[in-house]
Amino acid sequence: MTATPSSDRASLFEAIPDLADLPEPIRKELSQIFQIRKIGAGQVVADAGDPFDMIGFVTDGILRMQKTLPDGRQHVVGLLVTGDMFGRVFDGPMQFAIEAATDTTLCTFRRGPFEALLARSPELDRVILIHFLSEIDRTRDWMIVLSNPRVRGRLAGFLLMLCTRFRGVEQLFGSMDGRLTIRIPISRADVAHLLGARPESISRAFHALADDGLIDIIRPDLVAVSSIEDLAEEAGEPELGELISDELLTRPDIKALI
Amino acid sequence: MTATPSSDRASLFEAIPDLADLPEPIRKELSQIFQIRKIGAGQVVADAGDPFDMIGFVTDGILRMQKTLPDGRQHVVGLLVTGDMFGRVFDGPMQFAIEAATDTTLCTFRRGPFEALLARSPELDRVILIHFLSEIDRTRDWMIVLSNPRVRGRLAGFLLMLCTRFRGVEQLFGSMDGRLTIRIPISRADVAHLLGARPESISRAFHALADDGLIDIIRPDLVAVSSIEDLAEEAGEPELGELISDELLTRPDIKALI
DNA sequence: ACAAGGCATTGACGAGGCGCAATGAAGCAC
DNA sequence: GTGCTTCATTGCGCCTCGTCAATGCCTTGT
Repeated sequence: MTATPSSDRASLFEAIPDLADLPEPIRKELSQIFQIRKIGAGQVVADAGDPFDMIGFVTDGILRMQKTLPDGRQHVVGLLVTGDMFGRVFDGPMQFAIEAATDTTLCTFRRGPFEALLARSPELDRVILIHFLSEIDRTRDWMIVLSNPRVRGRLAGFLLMLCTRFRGVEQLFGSMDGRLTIRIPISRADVAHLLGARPESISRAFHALADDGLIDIIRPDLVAVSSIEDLAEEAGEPELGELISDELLTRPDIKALI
Repeated sequence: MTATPSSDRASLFEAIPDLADLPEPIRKELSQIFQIRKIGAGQVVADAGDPFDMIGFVTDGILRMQKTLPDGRQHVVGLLVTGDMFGRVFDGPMQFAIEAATDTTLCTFRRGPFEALLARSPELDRVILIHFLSEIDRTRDWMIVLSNPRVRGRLAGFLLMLCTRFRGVEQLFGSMDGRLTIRIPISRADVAHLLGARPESISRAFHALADDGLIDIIRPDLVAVSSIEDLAEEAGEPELGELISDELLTRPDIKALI
């Protein structure tokens, strides 16, 4: 076990505020047993079915969670961004593969020491528990987006999810000419799989939203949102639009992407 | 706090095997603080946004988790059956409403005492943690079903979910003339919302599957599955069919419904 | 019994999305 | 640079599914 540079230690607690709130002794123990891993875009962190003896936190970058179908295609079931956790504590193997969508920095723990620490620290245990609860809610939010009967509506919901869920993640989110910009961290094909559609339909839906003035497609992976409210309307969640709009457009810390 | 009849106590541990595996002192403490609630079909157990000061386990019956959309429609995001847990520990309000789909028996704990017990018992804590992990995986499985581009495929996946997920729940599952029968615990409209389609499309998809000989529609809420493998094929998960088929058809304890 | 309401089903029609194929556009190896 | 690969986009035919409407069944209340 090599010594952990203090800069790396800081990055863990910066990236995961919940952990930063823990008492100092726990933080110290955590920082003694974690390791930093740098992952290049496209690299596989864990395969479905792996015993995968790790617990990981994302400190920078974006990863895909995906299921490999019998015919070899990959099916995205979610994204991991800064602050997210992955891996399994106590029980079985991974159900889904994890692959880096961008260059990524992970903070990993070996399962044994981490579980031992969990057992000693009710505070840490509680943080982890609450984390999983939020994860369940988020996944159900995905379900609601997916259950929109129209591709346009699902895409609008997807963009809104990126706004709310990935708010504050620089790589995904910024502003431009006073409008929000969203970075789409996965390919059209992956969006299509995620939203239950074909890449062609997704492409058409993007341009349909653009033609109607709801978004501007700056690059295939970068869109500017002209009207969050209209987007929310399109997604079938009109109340969400005002919420996001009110909260985000007043934030001073949103920086331009590009 | 009234004394808990021993029959009720037994039902809790019968319904939730994970809890039965706990050490006797914990089981005793649990049984001292829980209450049995009988809920009639259609009754609301909790509304979204409620503080809802309860943790609940389902000992009998089926409940819907649903989100109320601004226009008043209800959107089903999942089902709860015997053995399932609901409610939030430690943090915020309910994100989704819970409503009984059939007459239901719940076993509930007040949040305070339950959390206190959680804090005292790492074993219980671990059971709950693992429970949430499986819940996340199940919700992601729903996502995969929902991301099937065709209504027929989504419906096939839905039926398979009922087979795997609700295996062993008498009310949902049985056999008839040597074939599996599945009870569909929600209306066509609810299935439609859940699967991102219209009730008419769901109805047509049911009868399309029936015309192709994959299922028989005995009643609107009861179907017999002729070929699990074909159903899995239709759902795009051919490997799942053999798994279920092998495991279920050999079980002696599957009883006929109706 | 009768009416009334809810739900499943069926029909007809048209928009929307899939499938295939072709064309651009961008990155990478050499 | 050239060729190659990967990805996004566009066109077009066909099938699916959303939409509106009507029918029938079952349950409930009176």
